[in-house]
Amino acid sequence: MSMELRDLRSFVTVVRTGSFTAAADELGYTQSAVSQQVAALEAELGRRLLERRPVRTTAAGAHLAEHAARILLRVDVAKSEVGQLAEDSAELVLVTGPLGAGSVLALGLRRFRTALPSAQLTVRVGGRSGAIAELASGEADVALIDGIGAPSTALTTFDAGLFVSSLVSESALAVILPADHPLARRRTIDLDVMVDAPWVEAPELLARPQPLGATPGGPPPLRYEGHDVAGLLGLVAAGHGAALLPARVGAGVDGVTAVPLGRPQLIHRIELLRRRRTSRHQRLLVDAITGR
Amino acid sequence: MSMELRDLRSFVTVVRTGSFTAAADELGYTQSAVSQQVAALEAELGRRLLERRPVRTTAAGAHLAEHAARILLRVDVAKSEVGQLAEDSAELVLVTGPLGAGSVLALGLRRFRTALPSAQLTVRVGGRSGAIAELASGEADVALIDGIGAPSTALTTFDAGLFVSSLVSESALAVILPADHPLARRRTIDLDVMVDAPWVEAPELLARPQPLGATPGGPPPLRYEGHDVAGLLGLVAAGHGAALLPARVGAGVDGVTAVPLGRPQLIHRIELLRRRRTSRHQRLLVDAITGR
DNA sequence: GATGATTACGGACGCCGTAAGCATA
DNA sequence: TATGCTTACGGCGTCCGTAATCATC
Repeated sequence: MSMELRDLRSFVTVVRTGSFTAAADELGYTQSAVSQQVAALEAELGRRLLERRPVRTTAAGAHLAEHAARILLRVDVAKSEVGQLAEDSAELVLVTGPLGAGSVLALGLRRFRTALPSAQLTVRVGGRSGAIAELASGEADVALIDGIGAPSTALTTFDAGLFVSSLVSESALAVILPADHPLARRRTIDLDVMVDAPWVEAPELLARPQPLGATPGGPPPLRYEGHDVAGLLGLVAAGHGAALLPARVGAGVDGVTAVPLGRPQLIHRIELLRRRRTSRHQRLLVDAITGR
Repeated sequence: MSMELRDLRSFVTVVRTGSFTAAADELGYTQSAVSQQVAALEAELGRRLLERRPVRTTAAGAHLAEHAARILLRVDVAKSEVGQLAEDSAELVLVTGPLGAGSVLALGLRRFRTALPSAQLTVRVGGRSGAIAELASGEADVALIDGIGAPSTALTTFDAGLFVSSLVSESALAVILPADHPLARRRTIDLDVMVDAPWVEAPELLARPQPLGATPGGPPPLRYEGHDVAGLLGLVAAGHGAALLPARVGAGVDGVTAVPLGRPQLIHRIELLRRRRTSRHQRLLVDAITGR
């Protein structure tokens, strides 16, 4: 009758997938089992956590989901940390989002491979949330995560002591427009002039910064769920809306123009995340990528 | 066969109490059950977590205990937060350590009682770790915690988003000596001149700062487990060793002298801790104590 | 009406208690 | 030798799956 991790795991999976059935499939349960687990949570807390059909969190459920996600993340870290204690494997895995895999990484990797040619390194490119989960569970040794933020401000504050992050790079952002867009000739563009303009969202590529909140009233932005920059740039060129990306990835591409962002002063930031307890090989990799 | 909170709770209790039997009593299990729970953890992780007779953590166990304690703390916070959502009780509980209950608190409480005479306020004085647990579980609304640290540096970094802390006061520290001690006439005392001198530890009263590490070789310091300042001062007056306390509590007491601390520059800091989600009454109490 | 969550019910497994075993102070 | 952790074993409770029910798109 007490709250257990099993129930929390099912609950957050339901919240994430938006479906009892999908959560059950993912976790290897039946729909019925997940339903009972969520019901048990609701019974214990004395509050409804989810609205059904469609499945959405209540206020209480949203708070619980937030806590539960952090709890489960730490459980994964604890497991992998205890499991890998005193190991120092030379097989390293680095996970990164699509935008982390650029020149910065290449330089760091060259340094690492020169310093430790015997180590076997795998670079895996995936989504952002998956990268953090892999880092937590020990499937990956380090993760490059990126996002938009104010200069010199860390991207995310994780639970104290869960991960250590180091700055890899901060680079300028640009508003990506069709080449024939009326604003394409500007030297810089402030976000507020774009407030009513259509955007193309690409959450798998780069999380939308807070200032670009959902535009109430206007048409919902187009969602692009691909992991590649080229596809997004194609949509921009075709006139489906503007995009906000690091200036370098939009420069010199046919059909689009990258206009440097004016105000607010936001930058694209790449951070290297690692677990608190690290092996010698892991530290060497981190040092190589961050440049000592 | 999967890791569950029940096992983690038993494990951390064993670690804290140093005994399977004590943990079982505290949790309402039999010794046998706790033994099986810990064994299950060890089996799943594939590592020995505890040495027995005497009970001590292995390296892996120490790491797990650290993670587990944070996990369980967040579980308590999640429960109480979800349970108290949208409630705005006028019955407030403030927990504080012995050193937080002084003049600073009195002033803030007067402000609060003037502003909200109808609210029922309880001030509970207890130990430091207990205060945090009560805050997490919702038994307390706010907690005053104190400790020794560098000026303008927060005392403890909790998991992101678990608690919010506000500075209540920073005050000078003094080395408390018997009145007839050779150093009692000094204007200030640096800690390094005391390195070989005997100390009286009072962990329930004030955690020992890092610079006062265990003096290897020398006699172990006397441990005073009382919660009152007077008892500690009595021991100091009787010549059992020196103590480090806020200057004001040692001033003007018979038999002892409070000599201001020179180097390193450390201060006594009091912070007000509250959960992330707070009710209106809770916020009013926080505002009153911190002085808006 | 189909998809999908809930409820009913039965079986199997897991968890904990009792009791015996064993190691260490 | 006594205290305290571990292991053996059995019963009870819990948890999940099957299947029927209910609700919503």
